[in-house]
Amino acid sequence: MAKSLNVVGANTYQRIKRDIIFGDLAPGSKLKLDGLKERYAASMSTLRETLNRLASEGFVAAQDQRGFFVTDVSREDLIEIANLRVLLECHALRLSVANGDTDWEGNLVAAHHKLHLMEQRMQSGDISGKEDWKRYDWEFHQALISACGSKNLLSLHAVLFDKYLRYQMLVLTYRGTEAVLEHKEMFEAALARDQDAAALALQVHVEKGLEHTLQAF
Amino acid sequence: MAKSLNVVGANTYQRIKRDIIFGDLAPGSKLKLDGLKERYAASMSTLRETLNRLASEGFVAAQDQRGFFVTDVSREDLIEIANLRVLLECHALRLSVANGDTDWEGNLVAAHHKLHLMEQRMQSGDISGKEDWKRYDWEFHQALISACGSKNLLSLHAVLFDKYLRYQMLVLTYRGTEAVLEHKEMFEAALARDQDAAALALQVHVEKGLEHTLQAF
DNA sequence: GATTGCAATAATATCTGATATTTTTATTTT
DNA sequence: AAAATAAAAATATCAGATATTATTGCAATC
Repeated sequence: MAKSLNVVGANTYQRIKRDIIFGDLAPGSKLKLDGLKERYAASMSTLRETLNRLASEGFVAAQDQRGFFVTDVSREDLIEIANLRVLLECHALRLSVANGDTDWEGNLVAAHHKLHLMEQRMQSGDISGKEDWKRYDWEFHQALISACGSKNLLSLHAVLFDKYLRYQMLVLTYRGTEAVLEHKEMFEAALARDQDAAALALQVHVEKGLEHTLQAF
Repeated sequence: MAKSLNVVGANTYQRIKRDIIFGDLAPGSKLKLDGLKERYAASMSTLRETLNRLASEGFVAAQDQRGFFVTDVSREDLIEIANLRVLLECHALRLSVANGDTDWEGNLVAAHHKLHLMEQRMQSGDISGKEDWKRYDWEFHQALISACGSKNLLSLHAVLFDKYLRYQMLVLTYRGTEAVLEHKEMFEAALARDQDAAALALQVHVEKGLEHTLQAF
């Protein structure tokens, strides 16, 4: 997981990653050290550390003597990411539903509530808060699986989620009503401790999202 | 995946990772920059890049202003790793068995053959070649799932495999005959294109290995 | 006009060394 | 022995240097 690590390093890490996910750094584009140095006000050493980290996570690709590039996107990659997300997140969800305690429930209720509020705002066409929406969506999905009991699983999932998110941000269209209902379904199934229903709802949710994103790609 | 990237960097990356996996750098031990500088004959910059990468993969832990440590081991972590490996590798195996072509089969036969030769040598108590055995074991498992069609899946699996391997190397006892049979079972089920049987054999293989390793832990 | 060859330029990978800040260790005081 | 403080070590970050490798631009050739 992203540690705070050190002030400058952690900061540039988060900012570059954010810029990749939100498309401010376009897929495939070259990451020139000098350019980044200016843009993020960090030294070359710090930048290279950051880029190595992002390369290891797959947001950046390092080429043998040619520096760093924003990882490219493709339909195949998107499909792989979505499938892996289904595999890991459904698995985690089942475990979480089976093990979650009262705190987990409380946290989940809160997360869903906040997401729901945001969704209502988005439905009225106001796409300005996409960054906030992203955060609430993430927190909701995170809340769902947080009781799975495997740190390793959660950390793998976090990376996948962000990769998937990048594709969503790329096409920049909001799926609206459907997604809202799907979230509600997952939420209710989880609270009812119905593993199968919850996992199924999640699978449908991701797969519908995949279709939608593929279409706009 | 491990790119060749650049000469010095890629080299130190591989050597440090190897030393962690094979226990030459003990779990929890401090990774002092000065020490590493001598040991791996690389500059601080290069080392920090390497350590950041390894931290991102989870072989190293970075603490806020206190440097880097070899990631600690624990029973819980081992169990998590094994479970994730089952989840990912079984999934990949099914896909691979479904999609594998003639080349895949050929490669698999070769990999199994080489592994089997090595296993016979190991069974006579000769543990000296553990590094080679490790490689053949890796190549066999890799060959099994190589036709799964998902680069993302393969690359996640590779990291998990190495983490699991570290625990095996830590306890340093070879499971012998049983594992040989399990490998054979997987191999034959895969060739027979029996997804269920192959996945089951793999699951048993990993879970037996987990028990064995836990016992010796 | 397109292609090859080569020089000029730019960029990368790596190293050394410096500084401010923070940890750790050692020493002294209570 | 515990707390406070001083000294030493280590980290995070930066700037700048060098060798090597890519890229670009232009001339020579076909």
